[in-house]
Amino acid sequence: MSDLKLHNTLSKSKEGFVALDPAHVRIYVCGPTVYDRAHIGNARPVIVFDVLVRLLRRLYPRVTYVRNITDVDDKINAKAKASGRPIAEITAETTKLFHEDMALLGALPPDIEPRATAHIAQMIAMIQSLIEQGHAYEAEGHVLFHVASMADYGKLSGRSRDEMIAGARVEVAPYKKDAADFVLWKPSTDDLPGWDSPWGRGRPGWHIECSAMSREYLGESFDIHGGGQDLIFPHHENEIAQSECCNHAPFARFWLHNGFLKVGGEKMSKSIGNILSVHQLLGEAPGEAIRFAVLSAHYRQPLDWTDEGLKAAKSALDRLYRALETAPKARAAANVPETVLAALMDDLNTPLAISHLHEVASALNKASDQSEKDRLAGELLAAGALMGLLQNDPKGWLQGAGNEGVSEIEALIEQRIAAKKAKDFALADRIRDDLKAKGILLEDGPGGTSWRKL
RNA sequence: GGCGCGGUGGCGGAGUGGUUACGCAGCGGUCUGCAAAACCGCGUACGCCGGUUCAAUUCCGGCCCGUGCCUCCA
Repeated sequence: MSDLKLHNTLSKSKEGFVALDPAHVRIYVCGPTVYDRAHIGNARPVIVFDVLVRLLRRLYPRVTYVRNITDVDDKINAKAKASGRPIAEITAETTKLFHEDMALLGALPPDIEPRATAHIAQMIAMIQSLIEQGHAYEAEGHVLFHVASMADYGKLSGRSRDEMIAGARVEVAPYKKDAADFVLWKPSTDDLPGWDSPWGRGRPGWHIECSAMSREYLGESFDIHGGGQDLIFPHHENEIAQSECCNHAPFARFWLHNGFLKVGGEKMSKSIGNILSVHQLLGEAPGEAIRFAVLSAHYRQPLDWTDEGLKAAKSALDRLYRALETAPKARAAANVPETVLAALMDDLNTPLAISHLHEVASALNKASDQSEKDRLAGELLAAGALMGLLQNDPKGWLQGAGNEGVSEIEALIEQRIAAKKAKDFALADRIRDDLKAKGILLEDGPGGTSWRKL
């Protein structure tokens, strides 16, 4: 029944999605390395794949969504050294903050969130198997994957081994048999985190954790693997190499990659100093507005993050919530509007889906019959739920979360109504202007005067 | 150098071989004491040059511009 189409990086084209097991769809998404607070670029895949998982759950009876936490990494080690804080403290705190930030963006937690450090044994087992099968070798305490041992290496990124070597910018470590070989395991000094292994005390390379943990929770073959575009090479390419050479089974069937996020036309980077943390943005706009802004562009397109874009997202949500406010008793319909569903089924076309949200809102605004309004609001709520939007109380959204000053505002509205009755429009307008200066906008409707925050 | 992505009206941003995207901003109108909101109407965009075609923003080729990746960055 599913007409879901997804762009598969493996084929570089949109394909009809066919579940390996229609009774149980399995998806893995690369999660954060927990050494610093999440920035808006980290949030993009979380939001995008959250929508995908919500959609899959509507289409299939069972979905298992795995997103890992990388808690062993040289950036974490560097952070610990620089700050003097224990690694475990840094990773635990960063993980907690990540959860908080993502929850505020309306992203549901994954079903399973494995931590790399809790799966070292599985990684070691996989590395051993690769050595036994002739795909990996030990050299000076390192274990390296031998790229030449895999006939179809490079199928995801579309690079030949020779091209990679020709383009490499880093010096090749002397213990590598081949410049393209990559690390599965590396030795740790006493001051670095390490685990006992057949090759001495050490820690895993970057790619092996995803191979080991996806196999543990989703099996050797699963449906979808997602992440940021920059992970295509080397990370995902190497995951494929490790998993397929170890398991002799196709790894992920579909590879989905979200585009990059830019800030003011430039790449976000520490050197430019334009990293925008989610936490910081949450101080400027509600999480739902940030989510809406992210979904305003197609996930594979580059997204240029600007203040104007964030404001536009907030305005668009205001409009949708205003429409919902006219049908306060409406409840989410059982079915999502066909237009919205079709847009999402077409490779997660969220901008198109949002345009259909606006169309439903327009119809809602135009409807004169309350039961028709309720019906349309129900559709809007159902569509919003599928995208993780519009689940707030409309009145609460429009008037702001806090309740401070509400009684004062209401008293002034009463005064103004009395002034209007007495035809004292000068006073009525002054009250309205004073409130507007404080960011409170009054609107006279057929049902009386209402207010909202600007 | 290799591989890839993008250039759509004032802005954001979909999409299509010939017919309205959508939202914001703007203009005119309805409503209103006046506003706001809502509704109605308006603006005739697809980087450049060729080619294919009855017809191209949409397909093909070239060019220009921007941008991403090329061993640990979502």
